[in-house]
Amino acid sequence: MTGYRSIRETEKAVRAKLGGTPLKYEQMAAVSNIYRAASAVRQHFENSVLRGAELTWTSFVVLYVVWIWGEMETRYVAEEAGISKGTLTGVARTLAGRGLLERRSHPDDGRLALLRLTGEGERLMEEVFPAFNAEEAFVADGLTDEECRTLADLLRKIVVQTEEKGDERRLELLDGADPTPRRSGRRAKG
Amino acid sequence: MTGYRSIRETEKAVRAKLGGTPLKYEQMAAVSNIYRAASAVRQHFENSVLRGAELTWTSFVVLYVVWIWGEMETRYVAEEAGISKGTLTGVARTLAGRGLLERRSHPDDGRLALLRLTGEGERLMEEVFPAFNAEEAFVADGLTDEECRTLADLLRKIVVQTEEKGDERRLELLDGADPTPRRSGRRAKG
DNA sequence: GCGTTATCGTTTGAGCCCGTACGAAATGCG
DNA sequence: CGCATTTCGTACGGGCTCAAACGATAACGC
Repeated sequence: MTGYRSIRETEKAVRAKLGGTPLKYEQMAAVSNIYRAASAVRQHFENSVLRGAELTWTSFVVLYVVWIWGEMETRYVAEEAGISKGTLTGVARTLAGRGLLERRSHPDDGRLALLRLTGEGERLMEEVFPAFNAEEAFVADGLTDEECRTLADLLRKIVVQTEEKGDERRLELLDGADPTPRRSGRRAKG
Repeated sequence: MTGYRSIRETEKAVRAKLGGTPLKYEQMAAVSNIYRAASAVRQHFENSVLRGAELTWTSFVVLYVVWIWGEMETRYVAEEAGISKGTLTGVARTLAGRGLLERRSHPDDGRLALLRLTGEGERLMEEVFPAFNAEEAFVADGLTDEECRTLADLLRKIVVQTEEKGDERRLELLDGADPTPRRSGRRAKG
């Protein structure tokens, strides 16, 4: 059971709620499916290959990035992994505690920190990654190679649009107003 | 700046690491782009329309589900929203605390609980949803309507494959072995 | 009736997640 | 040289996340 009501059913309900307001339905369906697919895929990976290795999705991605690119400054690891630098601090601590990752400060610039895999981390990735790729093949089993390329292409267009024009767009939306600060987050010392 | 290294660069690095092992590269690119797109899109929404309303992505999705479908049993809300029932308990508590959502137990079955929007929650959604849809249009601006339909189609195939055959696949992978229990989670009382 | 089993939502524990605040270090500039 | 500004990584606060454990309720079998 997919558990999700059909796009058509959802669209009908939305129309009933907001029939008067013109909406972009194709874009709505595309965006909501991106998120559904991402959740489904992530959950499958966590419950298949990653569970056995005691890795979460994020910790796997962090290991993967460092594994592929070699020793790296933390800021770039965070960027590649798609998480904030604050989150990376915690994840790296967890992985270092398990002996999979090593951290040292940059020899020439005291502000920077470097991450690299330990031998054990390297061994783990050599074991886990092929299994991970096999699951990528599994979830995309209903698609031809050509369809996979199309899918990757369309998604890349969305990523590029969002990341390249997102800042500008958000400024435009605010139109001079102060951005609402996040409710959580560290409080000033005073 | 997208901050992501190109697919081609990544592929080259992976080949260097695992040249001997045959890998599925089209599927790899498709899956990783799903996740990149989902993160980028979510972040844009949280920092544009949702921030002003003091909603996180998840709390918005929960409100949206209840808004569209009306009063609903919590198990279905969690399923539609794509989160676990335990997570929903917390999110619903937060939203109820803000006066956007109401919770009551089912009149005929004492095990069930029902959620519905308050008047304030209804008002908020009527204001936020059109703005949300406008951002869906923004992130998909580089795609034609036809491309959006194609994208939604391909993604739906992945969702269906993962959700319909995932359980079976995971059993197959374990092949009789005990599934590794999650490290976190509640401990037995004894 | 009455015990067993199934099915809810909630609790719990460990971890991820973000953005803000902050201190250390490096750079820019006068 | 010395001070201001920038740029790092980390600490922190609040919230989301999951799965396993749990208690309450309901359904089933006899």
